[in-house]
Amino acid sequence: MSLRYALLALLTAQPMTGYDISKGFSGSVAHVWHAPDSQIYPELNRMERDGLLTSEQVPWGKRSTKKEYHVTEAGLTAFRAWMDEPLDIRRQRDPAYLKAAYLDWAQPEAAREQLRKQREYWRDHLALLEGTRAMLLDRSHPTLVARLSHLPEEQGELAARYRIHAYNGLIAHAKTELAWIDDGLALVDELDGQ
Amino acid sequence: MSLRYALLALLTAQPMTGYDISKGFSGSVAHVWHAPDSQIYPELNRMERDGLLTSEQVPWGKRSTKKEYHVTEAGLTAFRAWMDEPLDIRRQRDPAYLKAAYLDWAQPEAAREQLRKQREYWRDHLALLEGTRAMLLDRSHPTLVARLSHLPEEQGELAARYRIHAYNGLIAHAKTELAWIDDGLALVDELDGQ
DNA sequence: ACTGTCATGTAAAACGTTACATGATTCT
DNA sequence: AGAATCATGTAACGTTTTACATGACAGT
Repeated sequence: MSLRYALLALLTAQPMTGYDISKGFSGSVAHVWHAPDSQIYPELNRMERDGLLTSEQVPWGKRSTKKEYHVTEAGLTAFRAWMDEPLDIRRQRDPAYLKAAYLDWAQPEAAREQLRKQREYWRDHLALLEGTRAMLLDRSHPTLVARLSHLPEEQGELAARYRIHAYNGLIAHAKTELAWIDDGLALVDELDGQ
Repeated sequence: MSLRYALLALLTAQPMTGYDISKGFSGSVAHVWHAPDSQIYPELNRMERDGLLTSEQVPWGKRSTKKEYHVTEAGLTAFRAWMDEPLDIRRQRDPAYLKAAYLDWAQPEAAREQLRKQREYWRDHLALLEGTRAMLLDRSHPTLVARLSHLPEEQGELAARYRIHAYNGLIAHAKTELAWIDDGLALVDELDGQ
């Protein structure tokens, strides 16, 4: 059910089409809540059916149109209610830790290969996160800019500070993962050398 | 599909019943891969059907029996194959980060309350993880003991070292979360004071 | 004319959560 | 006798992934 609120969060910055969302997603909410197109479009339809969004047909090219979604009052209310609701904490379920715990069952070379892949993924991801945080810090991040344009100074400042805080957490997490993966690689080398 | 491998991992230590697993789970694999009973029993049945496990009826009390699952050769092969397979990295999808990013939409007191709850959860969780790591370090952890009893010295050492490594990662992760949550609480106080 | 990107989905399968259901055994 | 724990699931529902499907528009 969080996808719904991720979409609501994004649409409070500005009206968007499903396509805008599924692209713009990459640069912002996707870091926090990834979803493929095939989940986004149907969910937008359900949200409209439930009265959280309205859609407006906007001309696209000469003959065609696209559907731009706007958050309704009911949508805002639902979002605020969700934000005030206690968070349901989900248990850890990460195959990386599961595998790491049983690395004695893998071929050392396969183990190294996997750890290197993970390291690469987290490095790239970290770079993305740091890039996004930089844009938030200098207030050049597109979604934030859209939001600031229709918010009073002080409200905008709040929004920016909390977005940055979230990225601080994501970045700290990525760095912790990277350090742990490096430890894993060193451990494989140590234990394989015997 | 990882639940299957989590169960396989656990059953390589010793034969167990579904109940043993769903309890013993708490003290070991569950930290890495949580699952409720209602998912464990059917999966064990499917794994038996697929030839990864065999089950033995063991007497329980005077009239009753229970089903003890043993890993087959095919099960070991499947587990090793999975361990050598490249890991499919899953994208972040944590409602805590999503909420943190939009904390300007929550009532400050609701925000504080949620952060306190999260802090409590992670503190408890961290204590559990550190307790488990301590048992791994002094080789008193029950599942590890069972495993060491049928493994040559050197193999057992490998197993212990990798289990500990996994817990190091989980503990580092929990500490990072806690530090970030504290930052969040400080931030709410700062921004609410205006 | 062709390629890339904009635009919007459906369908099926896999995975996971929550609630319900039941009975035997062991301990006090 | 009653409570706690051992033991094993089913059913319904919701979420997520993966694969497939289609067509219009814009730039070269």
